[in-house]
Amino acid sequence: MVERDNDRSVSQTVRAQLSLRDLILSGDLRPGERISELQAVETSGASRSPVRMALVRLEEEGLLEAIPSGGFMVKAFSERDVLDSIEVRGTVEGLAARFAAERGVSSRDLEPLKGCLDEIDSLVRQDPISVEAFSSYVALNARFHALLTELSRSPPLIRQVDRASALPFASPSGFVMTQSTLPDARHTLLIAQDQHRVVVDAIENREGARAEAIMREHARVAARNLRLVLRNKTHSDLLPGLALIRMAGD
Amino acid sequence: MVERDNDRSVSQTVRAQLSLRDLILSGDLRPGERISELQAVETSGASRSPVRMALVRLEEEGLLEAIPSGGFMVKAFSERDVLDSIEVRGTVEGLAARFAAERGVSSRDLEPLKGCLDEIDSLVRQDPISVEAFSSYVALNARFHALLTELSRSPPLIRQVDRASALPFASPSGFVMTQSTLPDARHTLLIAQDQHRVVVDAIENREGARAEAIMREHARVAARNLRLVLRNKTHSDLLPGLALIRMAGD
DNA sequence: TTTCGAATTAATGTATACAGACGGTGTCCC
DNA sequence: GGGACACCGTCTGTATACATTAATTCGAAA
Repeated sequence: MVERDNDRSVSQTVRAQLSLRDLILSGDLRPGERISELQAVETSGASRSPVRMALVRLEEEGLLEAIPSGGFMVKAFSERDVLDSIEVRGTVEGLAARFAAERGVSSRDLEPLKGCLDEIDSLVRQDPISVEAFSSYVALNARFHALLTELSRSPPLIRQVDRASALPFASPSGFVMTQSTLPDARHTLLIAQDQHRVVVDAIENREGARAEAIMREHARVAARNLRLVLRNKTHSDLLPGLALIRMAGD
Repeated sequence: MVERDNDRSVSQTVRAQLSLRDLILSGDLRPGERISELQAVETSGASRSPVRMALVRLEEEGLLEAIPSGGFMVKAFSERDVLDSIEVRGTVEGLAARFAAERGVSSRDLEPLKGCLDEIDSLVRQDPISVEAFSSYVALNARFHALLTELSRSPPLIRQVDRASALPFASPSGFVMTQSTLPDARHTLLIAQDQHRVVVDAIENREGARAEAIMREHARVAARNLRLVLRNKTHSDLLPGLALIRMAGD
């Protein structure tokens, strides 16, 4: 192991940010809990300056909330909050798809997207999908969504999509892994992949409204999965950040 | 003058942020220009720590861009960037209006909104609209949009709308003042105000699709004004941040 | 004269010291 | 016994000193 836990290649700020994010998403820091800077300094190993910087960035990311009297606390999300975050993500992704369709994309730009689709196809083709295949799907799905968003060729919009996807449970690939243990897992993936193909087709044919509608509906798949996961919370370890979601009864 | 320029009631970070934002929006700092921390320290009067904090926040706000080698530079926007930012804002505002319509709002919640509309009506009723009336319109319009967004009762969405409205030229009231010298100023305001009334009507009648479509179209009014302003750049002083927009020929 | 390289300078990233403010606890007074 | 005030401790906000890294400039060699 040539590089230890404290890697010199990345800045202390990034290291503190990653460290804190893991702590938050894993649930080690409970929602509503105040984050002590000194405690964060100890766990991350960095000094107070980078830790403070990381805290500000995590606040902008949506994981933390500023306390009026000073400092930060871990944000708590209701089920509705999460569903709305997914809807927001789907809406801006839909706008990106519409932009791509209306403004037109070259076949050159569509090439990597279609390659991505073919790779996903080869994954979902196997009938009992292996856990490794699910893992690959997560990466490919994220890649597809990123490529699709970039087709809009609109830096401001790409920025907004990234921000809307920052929360792990709002991200396009947030709920894929949780499906791996579900019985109709393959069914869901096939539907999602079909939507992928449809939206690319819509963009190719410059059908803006269709592309937008499909991307919105595509996000609803994630919303459906969220409800499934929250009903039987056996997949907690598969969805980072699930600990941040407070059920109605809490 | 009991409180001088350096007010003790607000934090140094906020002061530095306001100071830098003014410098950027006024055009004193040119787009693409690297922001020197030391220089910012001198102008804002704060120390390096709050200045750095302010720089990070202004980056998240969208006014600055991180330089890979370190530090920040003033972001430059193309006309297309600005138009897209307005479209994004309209899209998320549209989602907020749809949420409000679909989920229903009490007449109690609609009350302040309608009061706002009545006040705007009394402003646009005067035929040559005075400059003061324009100024009041800016405040009331901002209030209307904020109230409308809150009707969605969705913290994640409200957050995204706020972020999409952060850039001055993307904000709902960004282009109002620029109209004050235009011949068809009152015409534009009457149309915008009519859209205000229509969207409230749609929300009352729980017509989600209609409410969403109107808010999207409402943002297009700002887009139209942007084109007007960019064609005859005589109103530069009325739109803070216009200096950030680089025309195609630059 | 141009280009490559090294050295110097200046800037950012980091660490830490200091001060003010908020919260908690204990005691005293009513 | 209860409430209020005061004191103490801890934490954040701020300031500054240090180190490392990037950029620029000067010089030398081709």
